[in-house]
Amino acid sequence: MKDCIDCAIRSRAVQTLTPEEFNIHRENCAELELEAGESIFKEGQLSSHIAYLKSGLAKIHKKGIKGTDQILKIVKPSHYIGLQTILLNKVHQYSSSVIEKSVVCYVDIHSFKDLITRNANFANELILHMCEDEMSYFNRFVNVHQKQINGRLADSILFFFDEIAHSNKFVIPLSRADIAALICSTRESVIRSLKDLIDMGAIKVQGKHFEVINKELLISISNKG
DNA sequence: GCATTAACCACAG
DNA sequence: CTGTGGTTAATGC
Repeated sequence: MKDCIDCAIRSRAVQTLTPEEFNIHRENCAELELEAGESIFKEGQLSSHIAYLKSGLAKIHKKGIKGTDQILKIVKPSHYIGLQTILLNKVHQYSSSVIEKSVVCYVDIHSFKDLITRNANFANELILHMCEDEMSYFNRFVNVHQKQINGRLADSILFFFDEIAHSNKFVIPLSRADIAALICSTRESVIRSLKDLIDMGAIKVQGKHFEVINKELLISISNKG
């Protein structure tokens, strides 16, 4: 069993804990390695644990009316998933799955609550985390509703380029249908829009392998909407 | 009206 | 699952 003591990417919240509190925390953690496509938790399940993504990538998705899930956000490492359920609900209101091989830490919800009441700095960091989360949702909301599909797609490609990848070439581990679910569109429109961006000379695409050719162009497409 | 945009559908690889 | 083409509905000029 892995131990929190060895964890190289402790969250900022956990870094505020005293040794005694840290011991409480590490006794209520379990680290799991998940393969691409495996679920972290599912909408409708009891929320006994929250998740902390240590490595890999995850998506947060929620069932819609039409059967297909809507992707609410892509989660990067060193971020929590499911914090809302701590105080809000006993049942998960959305699902989360990893989209590439990932390492996830499950933290018992009761010990987490306990630490919030014990340590104000810990709580503070969690609030900060949730504020950042909410701002990202605000921005996405405006973008998705005001931009046309090329702008939305450019946005998402720039997200993976700026925040996930650290080179011009990178993999977006999502199917075309998943990209559509992320930018509120359809598989067909994503394919057409990708072709547009390729024809404009902004990107190159081979399957899930993307290469940014002209970042300025992508940004201008994103800004123009 | 006419053009643009994007969803829906069917079908092929 | 991915890509293509045709059709269709909504919206803007």
